[in-house]
Amino acid sequence: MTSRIELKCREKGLKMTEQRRTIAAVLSDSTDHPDAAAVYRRAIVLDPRISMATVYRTIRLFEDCGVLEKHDFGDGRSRYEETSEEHHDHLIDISTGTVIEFQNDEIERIQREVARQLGYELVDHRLELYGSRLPQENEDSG
Amino acid sequence: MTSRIELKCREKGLKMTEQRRTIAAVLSDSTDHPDAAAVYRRAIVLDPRISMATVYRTIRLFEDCGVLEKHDFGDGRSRYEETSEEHHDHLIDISTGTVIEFQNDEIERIQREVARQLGYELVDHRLELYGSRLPQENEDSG
DNA sequence: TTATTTGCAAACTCTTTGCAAGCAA
DNA sequence: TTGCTTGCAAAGAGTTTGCAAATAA
Repeated sequence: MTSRIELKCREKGLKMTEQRRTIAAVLSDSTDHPDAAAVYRRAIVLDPRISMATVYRTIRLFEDCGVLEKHDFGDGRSRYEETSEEHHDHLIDISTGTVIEFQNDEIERIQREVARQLGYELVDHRLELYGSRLPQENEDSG
Repeated sequence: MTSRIELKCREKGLKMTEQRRTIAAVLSDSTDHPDAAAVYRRAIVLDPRISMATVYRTIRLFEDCGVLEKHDFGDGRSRYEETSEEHHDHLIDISTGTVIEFQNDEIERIQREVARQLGYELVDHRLELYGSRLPQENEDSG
């Protein structure tokens, strides 16, 4: 019953309360990119004692110690996902809001290059593609 | 005394009040990416009658008719810039907040390609690079 | 004239915080 | 035990909105 995120937190020496364990579990089990309200909704199912304030405080804590990443897909609230080994960017389906993750080394490379040409070292970036589903074709499914 | 944005608005048949003309002028003259509060501050210098509510309503109006673009650089408030012919992306200096605009056709191309491979038509995208200034070198200045 | 637009203040959404009570180590 | 964490409710930031007065066309 120890979630992936809980393990990472323990490794970092964080004090683990029941609330934190629950929120860690919710986030470890999420395959989407929930906002704070969604995390709260999922958490109170497991433990009704949890408050919204604790969700926000815990999310911030997890973010600060690097086990959680914050994203902003432009709808006014922040969304979160467990930090993964592999960097990836996001494609958002504009009609359903579905978020698809992808990787592209070439884009990463050109970004660094562009930054350097402008006299900067690339520290971070944010790439989001917004798209609408194409009619079915012979594409790699997945 | 007719700003670029005012002209575009007239072409689109918008009713032009003094407040709208003033806000249009402020935005046409801005070379940075002001948030609503900054637009308000600059506007009341030209016409103290303008209210924050009108700034927000006008910004929204301009956005809806396509003469203004909204950006979110992750600091909690929206920033705006006049819509330009040429698409560009942004590099944000993480120590000063300075925003540098750039274009890169290769990135644009790969983005469309990535989207298509995932079964989507690219409708929009958002690319922001966050960087820190490199020590001076022999770079193209500008 | 008349449908739109404005200023004001109140409301709203998302997020943060002060404080006393509760709990992990 | 004791300092960190929690729940609650109130406060904050940024943005939107209802309403009566003002105004562009």
